[in-house]
Amino acid sequence: MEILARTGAQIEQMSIDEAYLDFSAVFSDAQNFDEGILPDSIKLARQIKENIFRERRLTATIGIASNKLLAKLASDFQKPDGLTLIPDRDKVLFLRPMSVRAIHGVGKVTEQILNGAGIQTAGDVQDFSADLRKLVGSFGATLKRFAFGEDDRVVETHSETKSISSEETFDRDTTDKRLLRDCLREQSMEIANELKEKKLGAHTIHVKIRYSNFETLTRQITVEEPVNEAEEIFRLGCFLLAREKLANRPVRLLGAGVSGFDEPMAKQLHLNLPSEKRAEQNKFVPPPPP
DNA sequence: TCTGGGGTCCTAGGACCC
DNA sequence: TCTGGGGTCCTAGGACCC
Repeated sequence: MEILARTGAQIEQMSIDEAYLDFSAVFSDAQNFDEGILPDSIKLARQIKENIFRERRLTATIGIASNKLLAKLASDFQKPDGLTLIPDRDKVLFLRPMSVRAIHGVGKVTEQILNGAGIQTAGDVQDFSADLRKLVGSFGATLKRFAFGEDDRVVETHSETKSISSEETFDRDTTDKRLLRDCLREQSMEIANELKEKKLGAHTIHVKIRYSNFETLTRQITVEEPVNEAEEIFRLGCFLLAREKLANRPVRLLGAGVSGFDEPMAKQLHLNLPSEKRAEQNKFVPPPPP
């Protein structure tokens, strides 16, 4: 990521080892993608791969195209140590033979649905004249555009956190209340630390339970006042588990999480309230620790 | 494949309000 | 007293991505 940052591109980091780079500002004088940007991007991509290898002894795979969807497909095309580009004029043909599963947003379930309607490839989606929404709901319009290589998703350089969570799968299913409590306490601390790091408070707390048959349940509660203390998250988590006796069967996985973060402005207002008033505002009275 | 962990987004029902 | 329509919020589950 450090090496990528030196390119001056707009960067959206997708995971620990993957990112989208937007060079349109770097190549702002270029007229169109195929003639203007593509040739220079190839030089740049080679340079990046060289730098990564020289400085970290790691190979990298790069896909170059005019949008995220195509760049990702290009990068999947040849791994490891690949460099693939998709000229804009070739995108429709490039996509035609690809399995629908390769299209961003099509997973196992959607693939089955599409296959059931006789749609196997992106080309089949291109040619499908009936209403895709009957098959995949609101994803229909996007799926159609993706199949033609059209994608207007922008490279987001900073996206705000929407949720924070922690979960753990046990070595063996457990009914040990002590173990579960300790686990939840630890997760609450991790979450609280991250909340404080990011200067956030959360209105919604959830717990997640998975049983030995993989059945997975979530329970959540929304509170008036944002929380960021481990003790509070732990207490609400215990409350949710106890309320519906979720831990009365052997548990394989336990998780906790928070969401519904406060707007920075609203948070300041809350913090500035006198403490008695704050207590009054809190409709939900947390139960005592178990 | 007998299934880890951290996320985002969508859907659908119900409560509640006007 | 019953009922229409629209909107928001909360909850739960699930598909999908990396």
